[in-house]
Amino acid sequence: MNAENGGTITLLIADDHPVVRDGLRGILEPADGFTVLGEASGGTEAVEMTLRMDPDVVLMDLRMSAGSGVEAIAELTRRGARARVLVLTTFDTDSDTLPAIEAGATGYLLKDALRDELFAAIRAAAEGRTVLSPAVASRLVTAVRSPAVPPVDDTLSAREVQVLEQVARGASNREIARRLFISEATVKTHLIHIYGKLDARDRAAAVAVAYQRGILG
Amino acid sequence: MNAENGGTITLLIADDHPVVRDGLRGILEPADGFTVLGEASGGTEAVEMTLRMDPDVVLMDLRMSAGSGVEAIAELTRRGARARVLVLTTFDTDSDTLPAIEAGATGYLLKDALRDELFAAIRAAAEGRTVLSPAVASRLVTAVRSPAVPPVDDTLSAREVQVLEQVARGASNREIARRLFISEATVKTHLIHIYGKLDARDRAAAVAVAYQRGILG
DNA sequence: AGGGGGATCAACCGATCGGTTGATCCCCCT
DNA sequence: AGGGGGATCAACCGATCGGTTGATCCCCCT
Repeated sequence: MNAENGGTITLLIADDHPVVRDGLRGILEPADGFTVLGEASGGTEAVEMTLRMDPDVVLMDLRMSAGSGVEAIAELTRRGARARVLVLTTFDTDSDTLPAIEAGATGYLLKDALRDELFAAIRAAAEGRTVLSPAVASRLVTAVRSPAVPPVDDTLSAREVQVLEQVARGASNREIARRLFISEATVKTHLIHIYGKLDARDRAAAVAVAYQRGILG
Repeated sequence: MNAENGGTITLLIADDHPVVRDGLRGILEPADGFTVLGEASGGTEAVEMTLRMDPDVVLMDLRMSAGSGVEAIAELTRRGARARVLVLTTFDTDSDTLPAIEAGATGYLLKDALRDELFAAIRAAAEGRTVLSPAVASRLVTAVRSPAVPPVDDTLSAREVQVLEQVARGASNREIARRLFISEATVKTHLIHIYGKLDARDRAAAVAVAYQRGILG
């Protein structure tokens, strides 16, 4: 963290809005312990400047016209840049929150953060500590608790419905295979998918759920 | 069949209606080969006279006031009487048809039978051959084809419904046993009864039928 | 007093099921 | 060009199921 350079933390500001860049520089330059090495107006430029100037921390906006923030972060990670990236955005509901963190961002802060919060976050990021705004933190926890959260598709495919119809008639897997001109292995595969989609433990429960949902009957 | 007694068939007429008795006697006496030994007006009397007079054939009405025809037939069978019993009734839908045959009647004829049909039936009965009116014959066949025909009770017992509810939830036999505080053997017994009543081959089919009949859901 | 039905239980056994692993092929979207 | 989803298949295996036989107990009706 370049602590040997007078104990100051070197920074790069990456944001495509001049007003924001100026605002950040205006806040950081007068403060003790921060040195702004430069400003980038796009992702691509941010990568180039970071590699060249080697700042301790990059303050990165995610929505930029010339190269997205997430791609820039990923590129820096890939290149093994020493700089920590602290994401600074307007929205905490941004769909890029998780991708940014996955790409390698050390922290994620909202632009409406208080001055002292910003200072603390930059120092934390410089030390490699993760800093997240409360809203982002809770979203992260939720995302981790229900991994991937692919909004599980409940809908049975046409083939699965055909299999289930046979099951409701009391057909064995072998009979279903014969009637649908497929192998028993395939029938079993369909059934396991059906159990998963209907949250059923066996064919009897699957038939019950199917009737309750109007899939059968 | 007393063939040695001049080749004639000896008869006893048992009917509580004098008019019927006279009518039968009037038909049979003039005919060749028949000898009416006597007339009885009730079941009890018919048994007593048959045992005493030993006719070849007894023409028996089923509905008599003094001792029913079916009981008289059963009594004669029990006593090992040589006489064949030819039932002669008004109704071919009589609920006593089958009981009469089961009791030992050799033939069953309607009173509106033609004269020649009656003669043929008596001769057949005298030889021990079964003679049935067409309607009675078809009823017999039906009865034999669907033995006992106990109008199968489709209704699931309360316990069976409880078991089926568990099945619909995906419970295994073991789980059902635990939840209902019975053994797995009992669960299986209930299930087999359920399959029979619902005409289902397995638990899945049973659940389907139950939903269609409104037993579940 | 006997018969039928419901509920209960045991023991046995072949058949089927549910789950797992690993794979191929095709289609569609990005 | 790669990824995801649907459909297809094989092989393996422990668990469960369905069926059979035989039995007991209780209640209700005749």
